[in-house]
Amino acid sequence: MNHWLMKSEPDEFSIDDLKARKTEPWSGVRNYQARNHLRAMRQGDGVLFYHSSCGVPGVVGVATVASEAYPDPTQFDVKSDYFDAKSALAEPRWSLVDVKFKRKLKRTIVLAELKDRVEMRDCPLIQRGNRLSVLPLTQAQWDFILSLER
DNA sequence: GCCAACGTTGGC
DNA sequence: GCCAACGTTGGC
Repeated sequence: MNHWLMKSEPDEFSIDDLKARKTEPWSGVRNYQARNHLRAMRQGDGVLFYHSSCGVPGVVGVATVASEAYPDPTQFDVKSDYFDAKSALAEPRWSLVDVKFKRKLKRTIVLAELKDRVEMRDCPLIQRGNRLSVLPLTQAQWDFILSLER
C-alpha cells in the first residue's frame, strides 16, 4: 500500500464536503506530475487530506483511494472550468481517482508544525514554492504526521 | 531547442 | 493583496 497527500482548497471542497459525499471523483487535476501520481495510485492506498490556500493550511483528514485511475470526464465537458480542448477522447490527457472519506483528524496538523522537522525533510509539501497538489508520502512521513494528532 | 512572457499556486 | 516559485506557451 502506498501513501499520498492531496490538497484541496476548503472553499472549493473541504474535508466536511468529503465526509458528506462519502466518495468523490477527484476531478480537475491539470498538472502532469500530479496526474502521474494519480495514475500510480491503487485502490486502498492511504490519503491525507490537506487544506490549502486558507486561513490555517494543514492536514485535516484521512481518506482512501477507492478506484484505479480513469479519465477525468470534466476535460471533455465544454461547460466545465476544467475543459481541455486539446485532450482527445481516444487518448484522454487527464485522469482522476475516486477518493473515499475515512475520518477527520481530531485537530488540524498545521503546515508550520511540519516545517523544520527532519522527518519531513524530503517531502515536497514543505519545500518552498511547491505547488504540487497530489504528492507521495513515505510510510515514515505518513506515520510521523499522524503521530502529531494527539 | 531556447527562453521570455505569462498564468497559476499557495503561503504569508 | 503581495509576491516567490514554478509550469506552460509560443515566438524565434
